[in-house]
Amino acid sequence: MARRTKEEAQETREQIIDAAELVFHRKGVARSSLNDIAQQAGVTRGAIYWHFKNKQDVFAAMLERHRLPTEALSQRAEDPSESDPLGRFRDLLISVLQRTVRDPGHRRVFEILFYKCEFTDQTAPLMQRVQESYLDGGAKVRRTLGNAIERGQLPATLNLGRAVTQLHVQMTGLLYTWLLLPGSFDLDREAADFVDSYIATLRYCPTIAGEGAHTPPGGLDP
Amino acid sequence: MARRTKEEAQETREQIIDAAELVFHRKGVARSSLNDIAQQAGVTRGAIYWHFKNKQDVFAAMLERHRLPTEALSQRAEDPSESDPLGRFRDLLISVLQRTVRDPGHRRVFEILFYKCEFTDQTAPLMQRVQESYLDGGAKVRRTLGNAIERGQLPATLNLGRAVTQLHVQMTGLLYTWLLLPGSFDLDREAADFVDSYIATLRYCPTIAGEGAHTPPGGLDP
DNA sequence: GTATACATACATCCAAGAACGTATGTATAG
DNA sequence: CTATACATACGTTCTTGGATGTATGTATAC
Repeated sequence: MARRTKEEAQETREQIIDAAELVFHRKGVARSSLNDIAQQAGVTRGAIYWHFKNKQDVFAAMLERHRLPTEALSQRAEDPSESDPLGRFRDLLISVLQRTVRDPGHRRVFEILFYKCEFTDQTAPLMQRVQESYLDGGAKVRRTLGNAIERGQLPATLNLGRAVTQLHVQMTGLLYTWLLLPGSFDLDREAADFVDSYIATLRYCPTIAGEGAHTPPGGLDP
Repeated sequence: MARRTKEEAQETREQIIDAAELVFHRKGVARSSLNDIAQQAGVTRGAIYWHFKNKQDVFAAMLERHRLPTEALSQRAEDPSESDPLGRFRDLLISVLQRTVRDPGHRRVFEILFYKCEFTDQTAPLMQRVQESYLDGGAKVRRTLGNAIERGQLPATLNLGRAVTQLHVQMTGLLYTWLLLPGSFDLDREAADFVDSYIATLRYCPTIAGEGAHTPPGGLDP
């Protein structure tokens, strides 16, 4: 085998990333050798070194390929002209959760990120990428919740910072917990309930919604 | 150097675990060699192989040393004769969060578990250990919440299974998120607020507290 | 009390394999 | 013809597990 067309070369690159995803998921990133990935992809290490600098570069490419479709989703919710921003937001959150359950590739990448890779000084740029992803997401969420307040869907006294933090907590916690023990609850079926529970917290929990706003009759403190 | 007393040997063992904790945290578990750990501990690899079977055994010992004090804490809350089980429970949760912020060793172990180790088929027993830890914790929480219902501190209609899941989600999410971006919020100061927010959810959120119980005047659905 | 016998607690040394990065070969697309 | 898209071959570096050496603690016999 030798030189192929540009399209075929691009295909090879994708195959390598596919293979890396499978091998990383099976053996963990550290214990996966480039030879393992090459074998899984049906090429030799030479091909990998042609397309990528090293294993970390393959890993980064895998994350990048996964990040783009996810970020595209979040664009819809933060449109200021959307008349039901909270509804769009709710749909988005539910779809992320259900997609993780239903799409094996999506799920694999999350499992790799949570359980099958190590972030160290060596992989600092990757850690930064994940952190930026969190911060970017936080900014988007902040805008979306701001729109929801404008439309009267959330109390004006909402503690935005805490609402964003609590969203990260809830989504990260849900995915981490379910991926650890997929049998402990039915995430696909209960996704909407968990999201609605979060939204209810934004409206009625005094430490997030703001003191005095919409407090239920019984009071909230012990 | 040669044979030392039993006490000194035990000290050496602890030093090795201390060293492993530091090295694992600095380089990640996979990239840490037994030589790295030995150097950090001021011994040779021979000493490590005397006390432990291999690197994974060191890792397991590190987790074990960390698990015991944490489990001891949770015993207090689930005593049926406790008159304020929910209060004890609240104290426990807050202390776990604040301990993670304040105790560097505690924090290091969590950071290693979340970000600096890989769970694979190879390390299946460790993964199982973590899973069992979750399940055991869930059972304890279930008993504690049951006591709180007995005492009228939580609604009798409480969906216990979801309450336990939501607790795992909340605590795991909080620790994971804060350890990823310690600057994004002040966990030490806000720990009580987050815990109270969770408890409020148990009381007033219809998808967890049970339909119809304590629903605030505005209703909860969009 | 002390000599003996053995277990303990390491240090040192060695052989083997794995994985990496690079250098080089090669056939084909452009 | 030349750059491309790989395959192949090679040398080097780490790490591991175990084998071996050794000096001391400790229990027992006398």
